[in-house]
Amino acid sequence: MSITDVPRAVGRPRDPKLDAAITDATLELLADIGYAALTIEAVATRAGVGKATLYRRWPGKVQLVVDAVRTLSEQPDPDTSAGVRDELVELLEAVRRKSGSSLAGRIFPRLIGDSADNPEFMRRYREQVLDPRRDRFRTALLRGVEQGLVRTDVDTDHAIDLLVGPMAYRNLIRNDPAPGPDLAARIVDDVLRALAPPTTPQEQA
Amino acid sequence: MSITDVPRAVGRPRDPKLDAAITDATLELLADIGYAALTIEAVATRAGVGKATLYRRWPGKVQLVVDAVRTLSEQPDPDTSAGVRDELVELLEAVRRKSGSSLAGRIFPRLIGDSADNPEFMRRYREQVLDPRRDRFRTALLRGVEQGLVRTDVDTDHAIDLLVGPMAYRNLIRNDPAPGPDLAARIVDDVLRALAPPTTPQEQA
DNA sequence: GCGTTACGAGACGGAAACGTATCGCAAGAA
DNA sequence: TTCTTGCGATACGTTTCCGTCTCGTAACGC
Repeated sequence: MSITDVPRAVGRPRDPKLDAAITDATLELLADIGYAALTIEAVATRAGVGKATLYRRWPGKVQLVVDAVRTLSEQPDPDTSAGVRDELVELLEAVRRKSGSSLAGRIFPRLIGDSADNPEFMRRYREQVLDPRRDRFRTALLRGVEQGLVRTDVDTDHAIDLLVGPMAYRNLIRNDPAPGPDLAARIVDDVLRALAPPTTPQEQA
Repeated sequence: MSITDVPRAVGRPRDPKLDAAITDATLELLADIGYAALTIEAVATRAGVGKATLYRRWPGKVQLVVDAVRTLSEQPDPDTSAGVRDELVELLEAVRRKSGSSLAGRIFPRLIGDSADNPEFMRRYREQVLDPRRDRFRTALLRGVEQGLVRTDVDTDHAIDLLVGPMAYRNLIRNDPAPGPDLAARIVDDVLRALAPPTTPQEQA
């Protein structure tokens, strides 16, 4: 990140800790006030650095935010589930839980609007946060195929959209009543019913 | 809208057309550059009015945008469908079609991020655009219940989320590959399979 | 016609952030 | 030790928008 990767041969070396301090301050401000209201001066103040230090490493606001969003990878929740169905519920419940609380979850809605002007922001977010999460869903779904719970010709990308879409819709758009923790289970059971193998008799009345 | 509702007794009356011109300019700028970048001066210029005219009617940017978003009601597409399944497909396809093209569709993603600071914007949008659309889905789903296509104890709000959620997710978040027109049909068929009455044998292998 | 308000245009001072530059000191390499 | 660059702080001129005000003209009630 930034230009500290190539240290100068002479002179005082740049303090690597400042990179992290600036990036953290950027992400916090991004979550609190959004990209448009974020100013370089505010980032420098919150990070406890001078403006020159910041401009020495990043050419401007866009690149700073792009780099900051790139660091937004969250480690996954531990696997506590036994069955495929419960694992999917737990994964989807984690989506709900993180949406309002975690740093990435608070930045996310901001990026949706900003991506019209700076597609790079959302692309980074997808790579660092959404895609890893999707992979975990995909793995669980494929295990469901092995166990005969899910039809063999399932389109996993489509199936993930069926699961995550309604949850994201509730969180982002219809955020009036906070969805209860049973919402994840309802969605998973509905989607599994839709994706069940055709010959198998239905589970879940 | 604005304060033109109560006309003054004396003096030159306000031009009602200017209300609409200002509101339209606000919505266009909202779609093009978003709320944060929107300035009163730009609205006045695009509307072809002086700043004083605008300040005479609205006290500030927030109220102007709130009022403008309130006017965002789109007339629904005509009903061309015969069956419930096709009607749901058509409704969902309309969601996709309008998401990037219509004025409201372009404003929508911006409001998601702004709603953290100004919940009023999203509330207006919900009332004027989303809720009427949901009602059309609800009517179709209830007809599906009558026809035995959908289980009788269906939670229509939840069912609508299952339909609209994945489509919105594709449009707003995973907007990399533009979803084809068959996406609506796939989602509807999946959800109808999930919501089918328990005793009825499955349709759609 | 007179009084009053609306209108477009733009001037006005103030505020905020821009990106650059300078200052005095710190931390390494030669 | 000397040279070079990093660092926090802050001053600088510039730009943009704010909200108010003023000007000359226009539209309405009386």
